[in-house]
Amino acid sequence: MLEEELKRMKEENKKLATMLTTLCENYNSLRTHLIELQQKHSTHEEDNNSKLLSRKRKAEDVCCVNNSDINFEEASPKRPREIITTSISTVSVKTTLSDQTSLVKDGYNWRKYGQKVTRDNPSPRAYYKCSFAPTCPVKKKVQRSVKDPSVLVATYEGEHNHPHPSQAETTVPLVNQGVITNPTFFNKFMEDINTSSLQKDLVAKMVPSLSKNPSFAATVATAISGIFSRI
DNA sequence: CGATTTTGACCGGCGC
DNA sequence: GCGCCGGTCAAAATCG
Repeated sequence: MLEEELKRMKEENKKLATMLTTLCENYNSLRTHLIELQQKHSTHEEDNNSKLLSRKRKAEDVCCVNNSDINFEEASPKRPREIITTSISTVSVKTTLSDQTSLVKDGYNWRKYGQKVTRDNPSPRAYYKCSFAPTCPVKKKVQRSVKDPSVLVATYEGEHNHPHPSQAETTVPLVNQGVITNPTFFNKFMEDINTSSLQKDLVAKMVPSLSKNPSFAATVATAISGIFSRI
C-alpha cells in the first residue's frame, strides 16, 4: 500500500510540475508580448505613457501581477530627488481565508518593523524591510485587500542592491529540488511524463479534486509568485 | 543568545 | 496651532 501511495504521489508531483511549466510558458509569452507593446508604445508617446503609468499607480484595485520591471516612478514634485528613482510595484497573492499570516513568500528575507491599522482598510498593514543584505533599501507593505480578504496585496518599494538569495532558501518545493531549473533533469522528467500511460487517467482523476482544494490553489499561487520574483 | 516579532510611542506631512 | 494619519523607531517579548 505504501508503495502504491508513493507511486501515486510521484505521479501527482509530475503532474504539478507539468502544470507549473505550462504556467511559466504562458507567463513568459505574455511578458514578452507586454514588453513589445511597452517598447512600441514608448517610442511614439513617451509623455503620455508616463502619465498613464502615473494614473495606473493610483488605481486602487490591483488585481494582477505587476512585474518588478514595471516600475512606477515617483512623480510627486514634493518628494526629494533621491526618492524619484525609487521604484514601486504591487503584487497580489491569493491565499486561503484560514491562513491569517500576512506573509507573501518571494524568496527574499524580510524583517517586520511595524504594523498599523489604516483608515481605509480594517485589516492591519504590515511593514517589512529586506534583511538579506544589511544595506538593502527595499521595503514592502503587506495588507489584505478590502474587496477580497483572501487576497494579500504586497507593495514593494525600491530595488534590491544584492543578488537574489539562493534557490535553496525559496519556498517553492519543486524548484528547490531542481526539477524545474535543472535542464538535464527536467528534460528527462518531461520525457517520462509524456510516455506515461497513466497520464490521461491521472489528469481525469486529479483535476476535479485539485481544483476544489483551496490549499492546492494557495500552494500554486505561492509557487508562481516565487517564480515571478526570480524572472 | 542572537534574530525576529510585537506594539505603543514618536515623528512629520497635510488639511482645516 | 491642532489633530489626524501613515510610517518608523525601539524596548520588550518571543522564537529557534
